[in-house]
Amino acid sequence: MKISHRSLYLQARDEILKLIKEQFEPMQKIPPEQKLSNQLGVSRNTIREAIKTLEQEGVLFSRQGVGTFVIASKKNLETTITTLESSTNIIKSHGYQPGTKNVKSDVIQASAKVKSKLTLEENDNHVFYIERVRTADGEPVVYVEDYILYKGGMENEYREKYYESLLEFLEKYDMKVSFSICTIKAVISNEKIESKLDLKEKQALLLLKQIHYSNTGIPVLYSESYYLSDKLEFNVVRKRG
Amino acid sequence: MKISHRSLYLQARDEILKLIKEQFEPMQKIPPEQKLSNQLGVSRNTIREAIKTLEQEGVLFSRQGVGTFVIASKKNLETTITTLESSTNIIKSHGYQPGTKNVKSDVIQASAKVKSKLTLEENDNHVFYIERVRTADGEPVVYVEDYILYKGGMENEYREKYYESLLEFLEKYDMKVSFSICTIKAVISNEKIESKLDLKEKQALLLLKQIHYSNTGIPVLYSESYYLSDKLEFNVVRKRG
DNA sequence: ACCAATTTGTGCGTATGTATG
DNA sequence: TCATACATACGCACAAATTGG
Repeated sequence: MKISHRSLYLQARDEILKLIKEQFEPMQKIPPEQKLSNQLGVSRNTIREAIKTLEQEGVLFSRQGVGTFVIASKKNLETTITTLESSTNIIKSHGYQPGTKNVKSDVIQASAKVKSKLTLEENDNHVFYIERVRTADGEPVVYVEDYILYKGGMENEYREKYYESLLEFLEKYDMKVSFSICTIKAVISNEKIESKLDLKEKQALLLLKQIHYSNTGIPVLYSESYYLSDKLEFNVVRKRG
Repeated sequence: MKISHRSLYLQARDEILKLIKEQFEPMQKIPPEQKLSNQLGVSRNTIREAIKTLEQEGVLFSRQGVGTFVIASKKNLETTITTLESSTNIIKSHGYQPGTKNVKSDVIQASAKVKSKLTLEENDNHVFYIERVRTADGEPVVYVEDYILYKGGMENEYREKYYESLLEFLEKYDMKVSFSICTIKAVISNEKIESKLDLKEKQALLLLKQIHYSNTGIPVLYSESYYLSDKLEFNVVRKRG
């Protein structure tokens, strides 16, 4: 008996994605649904669900009566903003060695803004605050401020075990993040950020403000990330409504 | 007889979306599939397809055995970066009156970069270039450079008819855009852009570099748009892979 | 202009799995 | 333990679009 069973159509998705990475270039046609159904030994409906998922992820697009085609290159696949990844993985997928600098963490009083983002109760004022600079091959690439829904003792656990990926850390506290709502802005660096990121002069930074939700729909983490966008790339497939 | 028949599940999607906008707040539970099936008079499968579509659009999320919940607010819905909209519509949905300034257009020799983006043949060097500043309530908000796959005489058609939305213009030439691949960057303004956007000092701008594809998968338009991101907001729902 | 083959799209019915209370 | 409700999966039939003969 399987404890956890990744659903069939997601397994099919993974298989098809593997096929694409191995065998197909952008704009090439992939095999018809019936063929994939036979090959992978699942129903055509399941294949269709898998393909639909990949379509939404911007990997494939289908034309009725013609076939299904690859959109994204391997590089694009790894930098899609619609896939929620830890900075660790974002840096890795760009081919850099991820690292961390200047970690600061504390249990603090939540500001009104943070309270509203995390929908805290009137009387609940504590959040676990983490501030980090992430590096790629030793160079600073992103400065992050995290505000986490506080659970007793988490600051000690964090400091003792030292977690590279915050998303993994949160899983220990029943706060597995399943999605985030992200606002994208461009901002100009201020003195604080320049010192954090070792910038010599004013720079444009990509600011991602994100509310992260658990699989039960509860906001568990609010974060503001300042990316040097010449080092790290973000892509998205946009479709007409 | 219907000429064009928007499919049943997409109609259902639209109905459900309407319901959400009218009646439901973020994180609220929507009625069960069976109920919606009865209400809208379509099969439960069709409802499921509609819901799945909205899930992939970042509007809903479902939890097995529990229900389906609203993620995005109305405001979020209208500013999702994954929906490809003309600048005209983006400005409108932020509640401003869209306008256009400083239009420049010409048939020009494509640079090597533009040629590669549009995958032009060796001997094909012509693109139709348009440069515009879009305004919101009269204030400049975005500067756009467009490079269009050239078709004979299109520059005259464009100048005569004056199209607000480029995407609509392209449809006249069998180049209906169905999706784009977009790279997101933050850049600092240079003198040229400052003069175009009437900026008094250096500013951070959101730069969207986009290759737009027709429904047959042919690149028809490459564009670079510089947004003042404090006026126009972009959101995205990011999901874990 | 037409037909046939291929391929994706739509829609239904049904059975079974899984989470919640 | 049971009922409810949502999720997953399969099979089938037919519609619609496209391509090529």
